Amino acid sequence: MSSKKKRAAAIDLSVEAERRRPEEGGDGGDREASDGAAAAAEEDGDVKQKQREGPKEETGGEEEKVVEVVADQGEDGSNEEIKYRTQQGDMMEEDKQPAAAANVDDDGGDSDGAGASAEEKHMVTEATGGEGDDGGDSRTAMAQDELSEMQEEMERMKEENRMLRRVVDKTVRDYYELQMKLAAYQQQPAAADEPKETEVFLSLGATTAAGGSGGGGFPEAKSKEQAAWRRRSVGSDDSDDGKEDLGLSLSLGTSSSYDDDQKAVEARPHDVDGAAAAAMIVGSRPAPRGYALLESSKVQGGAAPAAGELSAAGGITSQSVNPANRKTRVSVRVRCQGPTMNDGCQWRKYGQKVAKGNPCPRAYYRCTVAPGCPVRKQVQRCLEDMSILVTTYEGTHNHPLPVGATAMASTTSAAATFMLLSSTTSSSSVSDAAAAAAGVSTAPSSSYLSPYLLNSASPLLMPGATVGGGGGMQHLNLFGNSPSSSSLLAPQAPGSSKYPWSPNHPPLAGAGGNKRPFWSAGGDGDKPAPAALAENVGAVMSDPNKFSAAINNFMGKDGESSSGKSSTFAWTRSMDRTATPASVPAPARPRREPVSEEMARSARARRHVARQLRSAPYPIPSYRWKAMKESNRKKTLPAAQKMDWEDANCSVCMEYPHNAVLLLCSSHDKGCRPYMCGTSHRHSNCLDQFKKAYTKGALLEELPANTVGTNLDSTPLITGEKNESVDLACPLCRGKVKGWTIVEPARSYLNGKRRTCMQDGCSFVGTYKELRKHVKSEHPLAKPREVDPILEQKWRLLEIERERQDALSTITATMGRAIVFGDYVLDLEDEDDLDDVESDEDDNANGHETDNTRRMLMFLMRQVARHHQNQRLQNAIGTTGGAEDNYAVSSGANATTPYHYPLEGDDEDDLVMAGGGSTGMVRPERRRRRRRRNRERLFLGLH
DNA sequence: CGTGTTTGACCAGCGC
DNA sequence: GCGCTGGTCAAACACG
Ligand SMILES: [Zn+2]
Repeated sequence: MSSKKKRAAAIDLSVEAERRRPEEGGDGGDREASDGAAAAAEEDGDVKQKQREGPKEETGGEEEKVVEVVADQGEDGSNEEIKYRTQQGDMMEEDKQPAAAANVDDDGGDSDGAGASAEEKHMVTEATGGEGDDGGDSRTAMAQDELSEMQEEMERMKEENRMLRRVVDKTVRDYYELQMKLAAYQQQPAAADEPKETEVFLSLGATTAAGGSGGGGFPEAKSKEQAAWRRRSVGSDDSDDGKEDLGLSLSLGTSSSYDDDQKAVEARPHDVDGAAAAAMIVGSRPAPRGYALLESSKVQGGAAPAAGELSAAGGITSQSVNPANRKTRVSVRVRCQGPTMNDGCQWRKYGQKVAKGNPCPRAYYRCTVAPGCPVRKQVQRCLEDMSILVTTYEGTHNHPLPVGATAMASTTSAAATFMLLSSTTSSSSVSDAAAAAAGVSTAPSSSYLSPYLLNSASPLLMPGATVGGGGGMQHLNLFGNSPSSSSLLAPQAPGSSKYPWSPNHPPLAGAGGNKRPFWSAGGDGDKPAPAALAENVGAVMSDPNKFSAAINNFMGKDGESSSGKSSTFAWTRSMDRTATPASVPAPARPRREPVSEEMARSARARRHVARQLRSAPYPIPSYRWKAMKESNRKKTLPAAQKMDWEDANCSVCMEYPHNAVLLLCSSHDKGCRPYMCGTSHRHSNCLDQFKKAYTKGALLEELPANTVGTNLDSTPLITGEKNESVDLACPLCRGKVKGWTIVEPARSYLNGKRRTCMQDGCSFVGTYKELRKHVKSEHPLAKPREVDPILEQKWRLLEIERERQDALSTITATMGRAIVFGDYVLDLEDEDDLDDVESDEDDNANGHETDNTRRMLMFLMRQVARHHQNQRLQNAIGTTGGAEDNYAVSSGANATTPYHYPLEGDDEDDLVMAGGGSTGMVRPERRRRRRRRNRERLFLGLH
């Protein structure tokens, strides 16, 4: 429905736009009107315009437009920018009133205004001509000429596209076959030796540590243990067997990925690829405790808990392991020195043991989110690098995942994917691994697009809903799991994690896609999960083949899967809410199993059950919450809030936020409560870093940003809607941050929580008060952390790649079988359809937008990406409702300057002082990926 | 008192 | 069959 339209809008840039304009009178209504205005100015310049157009179009001939686009993209950023703006302008106008908007974004502020892209002018001109008819015949004639020309072009393009499609198809097929073969090949050996355990380790960031690590280390050391586990699991879960026959191609990449890791660690300057990026993240994160290094290893093909936390930190290592097995195991490496790193799930420790080869005790946990949940996890410190926690998840949850977990899972996968992208290894393996980590089910089929769409998992993208590989899918229903370091290292957060709001309430309505930054700690279970998650999900579309399923699973709502292609989700359903042993994979050990059954009846069992029920981490099951949410929200709000901050975790440093400020994001009303440290540079300085990152991003990307100020800071000053400020994205929901506020009770409560000192090398842990003392005495010279320019640059590259991937995901989601070639997107509609369409088009000379769009096989991805953004924006606006726009923003004097680090004073330590209260509104427009990027940047900034 | 952790005991594969 | 190991149990504790 709207999707098509939207898509069309997004794509209209090139041929389409031009073509359509003349004919479509009505559709463009607003736009045309506004355009018209613009046109008016240039009106007399018709000729001029044409001339301008002329060169571009004529030169290129048929391919012109496309070519043009490409060229722009490739070489001249400005052009691209312009186009984008144009488009944006349209969007804006659509949303608002034509007149007003004009200045801020579009032409007004930006110098490029003059440059209204050729195309746009085109359009304008034509439109004008058509309507006003001032130009007279000559003009009309020209227009017609153009039109015909364009049509011709279109034809050619179609041809070309067809050819391309074929090629692509073939390539894909080949690829797929290869993959299968590979998988088969891999499986064979495995089968021969051992049951089906091929493990591949894709470790990105953590490599170093991971390397040869003994206990925690994956590769070598664990083989035996793993084997044991597998055995067990295999034996127990026969039920799953059938499903996982297909091997995942994951294994291949291993070694290579490993190398990548190394690279990452070394942080080679020029590596742009994912690995490098990963490295950056990892490497850069020297600091602070909080950033986790994640390594997720997906093991047995089956279902695995997603590695949630992983994402929390930046580094990611993912190990993927054999597909053939029935149970899925996911190992995650998280650098976590700090106290709690929750993965969003509730775990109960049931044992601890010192395993051979690693003096660090291994802790055993079982999922307590739902009474019968069979999921377990092991947490152990890596021998080589004690700061790394290796968490291995096993089993499939029999319940919907808590929001936090979900978010994390997706995040994780995204991160993993991301990292893996660049690796030379087969892309498919990468993505699969990522998916696995995320708890996504991976199927061989999923690899279909992989070669082209690697990143389906980009953090932002939530899978739409399509699922590709039916049969062989494996379900990793995990969710985020993070190693809760509890017993091992850190003080554990109170076991109670609460998810005040549930994740996917709003059925993926396609709202603004927000997601948790992969570094965000999704962990803290209680943290407000991204309220907007659901929204985001909708907004974000992802690689249908893989992620949607996963996500849906995470969400725990299969049924609501946005796209309705739920076939694959069936299993999920059955599992959900069913605590029955039957639905759940049998316990690992046959022997124990009976026992557990008995337990149910025994007094102890009763006790246990009671406990579990009572202790359910999530006071309200997400699915129930959904229902209750609406009705009770108001009443429970206070309580909920309390809960919010009780386990609040700063998304930047991943610890208890001191001098906490509550960011007011677009999902605030939905329960999103992103607390962040408002402390100075002597401490975590998170808020400042956060803003700084955004600001920087803005500066870099936002052209002559008149509005360089950061939102938070500048907002207060700029109250008008016209202000263009950098958008800050909520670290939890990715919704727009409109400001922040201070919740006194929360602050005082959180200040009493102990957290680590952020100074490098310092392991001091204490409450805010203690920390202040500590810092004063121990780190009197503390300075703001610096950002390594090289790393930053790398990061930027990474971001670009990411953006691209986002676009890809969007494309994939929107168009079923799109494939991306460089900047081109090929919509692999069924041949038949295509043909039909073509004929249709012929009939309709112009074709409808939709058709054209749909058939438009090639267009710039960027466009899509932008469209995507805009869409999100719109959604956000719509969803959020303008009503909430009035968030109070406290403006601490010191908070006003992004880069300003208050130098002293204990009291002044707080960047944010209570009391600030000016209000500001930030324009919703221009929600860009920047958000995420910036967020990511934080990493760089933090250490 | 409820809830979660700790920890020694127990059990089941595995290899010798 | 024995010992080793990893994984799990469950009583004892600790905590709020
Ligand atoms: Zn569970």
